[in-house]
Amino acid sequence: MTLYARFAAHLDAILDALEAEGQLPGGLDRKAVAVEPPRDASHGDLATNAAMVLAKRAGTNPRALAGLIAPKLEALDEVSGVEVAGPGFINIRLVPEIWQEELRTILSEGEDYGRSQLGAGTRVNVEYVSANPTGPMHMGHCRGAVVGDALASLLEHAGYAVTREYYVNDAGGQVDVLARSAWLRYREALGETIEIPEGLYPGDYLVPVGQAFAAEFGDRYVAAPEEEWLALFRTRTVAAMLDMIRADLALLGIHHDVFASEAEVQGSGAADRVLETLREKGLIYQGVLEAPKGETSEDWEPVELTLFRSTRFGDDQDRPMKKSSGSWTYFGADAAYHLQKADAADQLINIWGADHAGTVKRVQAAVTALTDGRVDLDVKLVQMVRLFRAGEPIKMSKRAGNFVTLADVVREVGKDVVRFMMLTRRADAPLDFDFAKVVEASKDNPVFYVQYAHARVRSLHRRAAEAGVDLTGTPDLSLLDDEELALVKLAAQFPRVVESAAQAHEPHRIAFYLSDLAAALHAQWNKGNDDPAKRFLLVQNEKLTRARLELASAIGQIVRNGLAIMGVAAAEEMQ
RNA sequence: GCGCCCGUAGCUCAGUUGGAUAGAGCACGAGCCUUCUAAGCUUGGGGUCACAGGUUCGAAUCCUGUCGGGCGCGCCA
Repeated sequence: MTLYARFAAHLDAILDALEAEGQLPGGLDRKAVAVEPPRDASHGDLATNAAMVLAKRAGTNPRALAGLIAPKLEALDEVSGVEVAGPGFINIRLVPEIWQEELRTILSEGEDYGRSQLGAGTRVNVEYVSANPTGPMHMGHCRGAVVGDALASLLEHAGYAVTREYYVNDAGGQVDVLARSAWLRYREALGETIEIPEGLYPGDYLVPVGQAFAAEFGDRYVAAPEEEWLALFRTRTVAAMLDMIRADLALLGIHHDVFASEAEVQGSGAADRVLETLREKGLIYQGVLEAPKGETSEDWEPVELTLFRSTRFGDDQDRPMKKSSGSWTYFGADAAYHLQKADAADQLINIWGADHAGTVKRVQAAVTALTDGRVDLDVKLVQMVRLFRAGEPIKMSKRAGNFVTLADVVREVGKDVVRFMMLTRRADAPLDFDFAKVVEASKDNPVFYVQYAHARVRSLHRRAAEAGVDLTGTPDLSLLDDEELALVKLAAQFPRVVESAAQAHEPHRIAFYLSDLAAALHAQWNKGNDDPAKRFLLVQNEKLTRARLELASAIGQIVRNGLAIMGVAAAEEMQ
């Protein structure tokens, strides 16, 4: 039980007592009552809004009600002071022993500190990356990959049962294009001089695929009509691309539990069943959509399509499930795919590029319709990464094939830097990534600053060992002063940060929190420059050193736990 | 034309799901630091939270409208 939960319980008991005494009417809704650390540390350790929330319904005013609650809080052993402030906040100060105890808890729970049962085993499916299997991963995919993976890990820490999933778009026209591109490389491998026409994939990552085909098939398909080789080449090439993508993802430490195939969804009859289910619910009809507004396209012709009434669920227009050719639209298969996921989960989360924002509502509509509202789908939209090299933007052109691959970036700056940087902005805000800045050893670089904090703790312990500090016996944490306990208070917020980040589906909050914590540690450390008595390592005062080593260990532990959620390894020392 | 996302310090961005005097880093100003514990430290100025209404004890946060930016807008994926 966290400190905050414990005080929420204390407060609940106090409110019960006030009811019993007849000072407060019974049955008040306490849902909005919160016990939280105040923003401003000068307001104390904990604050509650109880008096403000309940006053009106209790027929009194906030400050009067606060005056009833405060003395009962003050009577608690753990509380050193209570004051009513502002419009009716009740600020609580805790005795130092509480924070000494919390420090011990951090150290004893170790890597489990910050884990929570918030999710209570709720099954969450996080679908992320899902890049088309037509080439290597590039930086455009990278951010979604990291955000999705960190979110999955965050949810696990918060007690959810998480499935990491990748949807393979192996059914559309572009995988045919891929197969044709590979076929050209196959002919090339057999000695032909080829030219890659506009519209096919020019990347030389298909060269080895063509060579493998040449080795396996000889010249069997060189002169054969497309029907004879297309399906074969498609399957094989997609498999090769997926191997490549998996290898790229592994460079970032990302491993999915499930790779779901769009072609399989279509071939299994799942899409047909979904269509029938929706039809039974009266959500399918044959109809003609209106021409798009705004830009007039000349080739638009009214065509009757099989439409899903997504407008019933807030979409702007109904959406086609099937093409006029009779094959499934991407959405048609996607609806079936989402039902497949929903069958094994209580919540769905998709990580998508922001350019897919327009398709969110139709898929949410399908999930709501197909699960009768049982399953919630949250779509996190991830904005672009703008690449720079020492301030100069790097231009990428997909058509020319000169995009920056994920593997290149990881090779240059390392997995940990990439992962951390991808989480230094809210997902839906654009992010600048400068190759020079992200490896800079300075305070301006959050990766460095956080890693440095951890390395500093490690270094401190190495120095302490070298100095022969006696580490036996129980450290006396009562030697820590208010400044030092302030560090513990910040560290103690970690479990709350994990829970709120998990609930908001926002892993970047961990990165921001760690930056704050690192800054606080560095600030405390720097005090030792002006005042040697404040240094962590004081050979002439072993007892105090011992207590401070415990403090440093605890901060290091929190940094490590936070980085673990982000999938970043903590540095033992800086190079 | 419509929908979604966004608009917070000169710049880049946070803001604990509606809390108190809106924060951090850069940049700018002023001191300190010639090594004590590894990449400097301390401190100051800087704001109509795009704008206008509304909801309530209380709004950067929720609702409505306006302005501005990004993305998208029949069968692509």
